[in-house]
Amino acid sequence: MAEQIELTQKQKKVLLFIRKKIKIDKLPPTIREIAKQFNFSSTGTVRDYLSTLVRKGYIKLAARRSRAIELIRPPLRLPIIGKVVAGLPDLAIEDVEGYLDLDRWLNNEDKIFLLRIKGDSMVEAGIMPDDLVLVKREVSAQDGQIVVALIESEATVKILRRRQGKVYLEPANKRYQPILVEKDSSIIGKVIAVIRKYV
Amino acid sequence: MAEQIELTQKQKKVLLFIRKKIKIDKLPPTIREIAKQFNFSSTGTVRDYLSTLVRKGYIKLAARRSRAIELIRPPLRLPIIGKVVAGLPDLAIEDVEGYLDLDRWLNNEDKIFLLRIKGDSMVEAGIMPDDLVLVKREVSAQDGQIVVALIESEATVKILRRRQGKVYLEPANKRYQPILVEKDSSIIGKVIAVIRKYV
DNA sequence: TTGACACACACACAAATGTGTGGTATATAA
DNA sequence: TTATATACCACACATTTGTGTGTGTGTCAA
Repeated sequence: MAEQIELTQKQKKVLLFIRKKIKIDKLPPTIREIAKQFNFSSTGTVRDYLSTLVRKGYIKLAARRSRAIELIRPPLRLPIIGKVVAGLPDLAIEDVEGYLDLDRWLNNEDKIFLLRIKGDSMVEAGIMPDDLVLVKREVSAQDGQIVVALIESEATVKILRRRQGKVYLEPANKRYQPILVEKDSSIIGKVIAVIRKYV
Repeated sequence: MAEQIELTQKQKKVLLFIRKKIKIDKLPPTIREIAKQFNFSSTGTVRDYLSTLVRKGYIKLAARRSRAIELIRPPLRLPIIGKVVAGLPDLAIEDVEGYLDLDRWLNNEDKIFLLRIKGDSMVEAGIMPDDLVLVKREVSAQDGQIVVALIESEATVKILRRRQGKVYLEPANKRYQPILVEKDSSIIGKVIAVIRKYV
C-alpha cells in the first residue's frame, strides 16, 4: 500500500536530511537550507530532488507555502511483525501485519494518562507490579473491562463485574477477593493498554 | 520544572490554533496565517502574542526563520501518575512521577519493530498471547534478559540464561522446558517493552 | 538513436515572511 | 500616580522563499 519506489543514494541522503531537520528543528527545511547543506548552488537542483521524492512516494508538498514538506510515513509508525521467518540477511520483514501509529493511537491526549501499578492483584491478567497502564478517563465501563477505580481514595486497577444489578471489582489473582462497590461512581477510567519497559 | 504561567483566554486560543496547525498541517503557522485566523489587521499583534507565549513558557521562537514556532511540551508526552488521590473534581494530578516521552522512547526507529506474541510460554512474566512486544534488534544479550530468538526459523520470545558457558532459552511457564542453544547466534533482538491494547 | 532519468547549474521575479518602530486604549497592581 | 500587562493597530523594509524558465552532462534501456 502506498508503494514507494527505490531511491538512489543521493536521494536517500536528501530525504534523511529532511527527516533529521524535522526531528531536530521540529520544522522541515526550506529549499535553500537543503541547497546549502549539499552545496548546491542552485535551488532548481533541490526542486528536482523534491519532485522526485514526491513522485516516488516519500513526501508531499504544498504549493506556495514555505517549508511545506510533509513526510508520507510519519516517524512514529512501527511495523507489527506477525511471523519472523529465517532467511535473514536483513530479517526479511515481509510478514508485516500492519502498523501501530502511535500518534493516532494516543489521540485525545488530555483524557489519557499513565498509571503505575502497585501490587500484584492483576498478575493473572498479565498486569505486573510497576507496569504502566494507559488510562482513558471515563465514568463507566462494561462488564469484564479492566478499570481504574477509587477505593478509599486510592487508585486500584481491577476487572469490572456486573452481577444481578450489583457492581464488583474483581482482582486477577486468586489470593485476593472481589470487592463490592455501590455504584459505578468510583470508576475514574478504563485501562486501554499496558506498557512495560525493560531495562 | 519549566513552569508555565497562566494564560488568558485569548492567549489560549492562539496557542491552541498553533497546536492545531502543527497537528493538521504538520507545520507551524506563519505570523500572517495566525493574523488571518483571528482577523488581526497587524502582524505586530501576533508578535505580541508570540512574545507573551514565549515569556510564559509555552513556545520557543527562532529568529529570522519562517514558521519557527516550537511548542515547549511536545504533544506526545504522557504524564505518569504514581498515586491518584481522591479529591477530584479534576482528578488532582499532582503526583506526577514523570513523563513518558514516546518520541524519545522510540528513537532508533529503524532498529525497532513490534512482534505479536504467539502462545503462552511467557505468561508468568506477564507476556500474554497476542501481546505486542517492542523489539530492538541486537545480536547479543545479557543473562536474564528477555530476547527474541530464532528457533527452527521461527521467532520465539524467551528469557536468556547463561550457565557454565552454555546458553539456554527459558520460558516463563512451568509447563515448558528450557531450550539449549549453541551460541548467541540465534538471538535477533531484545524485548524492551510490552504493549497490550484492550478493545 | 531516441527517450527517460539522474544530477547539476544560472538567474530573475513575485510573493511570502519576519522585523522595526511607532501608535492607542483599557485595566490592574504598587 | 506610575508602572505593568493586555490587546489591538499602521506601515515600511529587508530577507527569505517558492517559482519559472532555461541550459548542460552523463547513464542506461528500448
